Amino acid sequence: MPSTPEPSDFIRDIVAADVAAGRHARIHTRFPPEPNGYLHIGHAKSICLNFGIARQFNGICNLRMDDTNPTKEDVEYVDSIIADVRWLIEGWADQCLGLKRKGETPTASEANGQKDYLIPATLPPAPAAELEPFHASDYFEALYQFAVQLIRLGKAYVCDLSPEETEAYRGAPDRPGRNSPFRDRTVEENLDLFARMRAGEFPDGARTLRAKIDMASPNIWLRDPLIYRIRHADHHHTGSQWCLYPLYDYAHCLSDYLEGITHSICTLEFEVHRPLYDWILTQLNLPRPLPHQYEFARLNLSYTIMSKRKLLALVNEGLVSGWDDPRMPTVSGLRRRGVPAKAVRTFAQRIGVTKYNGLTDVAVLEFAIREELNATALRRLAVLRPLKLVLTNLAPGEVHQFEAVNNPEDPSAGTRPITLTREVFIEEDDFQEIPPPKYFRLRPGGEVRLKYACIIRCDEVIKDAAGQVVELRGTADLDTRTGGPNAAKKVKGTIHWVSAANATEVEVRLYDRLFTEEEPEADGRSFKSVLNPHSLEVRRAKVEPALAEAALGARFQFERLGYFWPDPLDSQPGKPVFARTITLKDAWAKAGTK
RNA sequence: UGCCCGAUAGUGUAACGGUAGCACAGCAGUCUCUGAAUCUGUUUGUCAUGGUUCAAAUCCAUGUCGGGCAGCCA
Repeated sequence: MPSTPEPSDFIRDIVAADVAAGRHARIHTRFPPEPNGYLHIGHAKSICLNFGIARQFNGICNLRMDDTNPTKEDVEYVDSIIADVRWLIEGWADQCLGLKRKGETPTASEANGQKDYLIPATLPPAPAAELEPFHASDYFEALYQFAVQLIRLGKAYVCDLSPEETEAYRGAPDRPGRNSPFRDRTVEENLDLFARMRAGEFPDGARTLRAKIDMASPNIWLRDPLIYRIRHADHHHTGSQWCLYPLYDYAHCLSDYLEGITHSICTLEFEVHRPLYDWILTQLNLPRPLPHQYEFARLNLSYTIMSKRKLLALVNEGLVSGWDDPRMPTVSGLRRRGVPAKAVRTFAQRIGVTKYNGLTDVAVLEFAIREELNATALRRLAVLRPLKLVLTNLAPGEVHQFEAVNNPEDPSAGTRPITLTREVFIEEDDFQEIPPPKYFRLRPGGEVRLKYACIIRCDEVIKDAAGQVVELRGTADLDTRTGGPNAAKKVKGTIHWVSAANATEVEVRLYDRLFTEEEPEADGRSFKSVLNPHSLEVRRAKVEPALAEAALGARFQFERLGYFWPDPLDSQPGKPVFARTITLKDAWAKAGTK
């Protein structure tokens, strides 16, 4: 059923083997972002992996807010995450998106004769208004009950060590830790203290709940890790209900269990946490099959940074216009720039999934974007840096109409009429008074074809007092028009143009990469020291009249320049602002660089 | 330097003991009313050293290099 061949990777191999062995009734993955920032292209890789697996194996992928830290999270982020995920999977994996009924929390049930908690996923076409993503914070009560159970089992204890003392007792990677003096409290005392922690009797940091494992373990995460801390803070989803919040390691594995997740896929830095993930689930003697964690390498992309904290800094310091600035590697930034979701998915598929921590060339992403847009974008003529050309053999008011192809890659896109008049604008770059070798474009006395129209010759160059070329005079050879007697005449160059008589002037925003270095943070430098000063150039461009009415969402190729679309926020009806999604590949410019 | 993970063309990945392939990038050419796209060709690779085997990118050992782990972050 999948329209594109599904890629294979070591995680898919595991899933496929599990399916073949009949280990699960249904494959269930999850995408669990913390709502403390916007999603970026690295998250997109994870989304494509998790939803891709669900899609491929006929399963479900839950969208879950991993919201166990009230002081860093916000609904603004929850909303942006939902929008970004929907955009990315739309028309591809919507049918796999696992959500839950609003307000629903895990229900106590029975499994294999034991008490159990479970929260099932609800799939479309359930009414969207009644659904919301899963939230780890919806499990706080269940999680609390599991913790009580751990205490009863003698596997967790309340510790009164201060943060500093806790750190000191933990030891170091090459030095074992020491047992907390509170490690051997009785079950009764632990139960009492834990209940009072929940009741708000103690200030932040006064006490924690810790798993009782092994302070001498070579794995730091097994040295009696903290599983609950006191935080007298309101939570964006649970309000003031709690002053006791679980930590990631404890909440995550159990959240996976509660949702019936089969494959819990995360990034490499959690590899050393896996023994803890397994430990917690194992201790609880749970009645249903346990989820398993698998790790893959997060995405590193050249010419960009991926850390949420640093992206936040770009936003807060006004170095970009916001999280959705088209230069940002965020999903919302890519979307606003006009990058099709499908191109992002293609990119994710091509880069693969491994445990090798590499640096992916942004050219792979750029190629996927051009590939998609080349096939779909409508061709239009636009001149970014206008130079006036007067065709002296045409009378003022004389109009010639031509037919322009909308998309040579897609005949069904049809054609449109364009008009040639005495005065046209051509691109400054397309004329050189003293051309370099192999220059195909216009030169004094030279000829060039105006795309879709006819061949013209440059007869005269007009300069201002400063010696700048301000205008060209030339003649049009209408016999060379398409279908004309000399249509077959060859010239080396074909350039784009617009008629001065009916061109519209619009704002265009030319985006380039945000950083000048492949690895902005190489050898300890600050990414702020290598910001590209030319990452945004705003211009007034002359465009063919059809572009003035460009609909939001429409994609265009401005011929010989790049792919553009109307900025979804700043465009007004009849007054579009065009954002350049990406340039066309430019072999000529590249040759000039060498 | 304790534990964990990794290493295949420039980059990212495939090959699951049996011909090292793909994509991007690069280069050369073709085509072109977009110096785009297309099409063709092409440069470049198994971290090192041993071992097992008829046969090793693949299995084993050692080493080298890289990454991760000492938040009451996730």
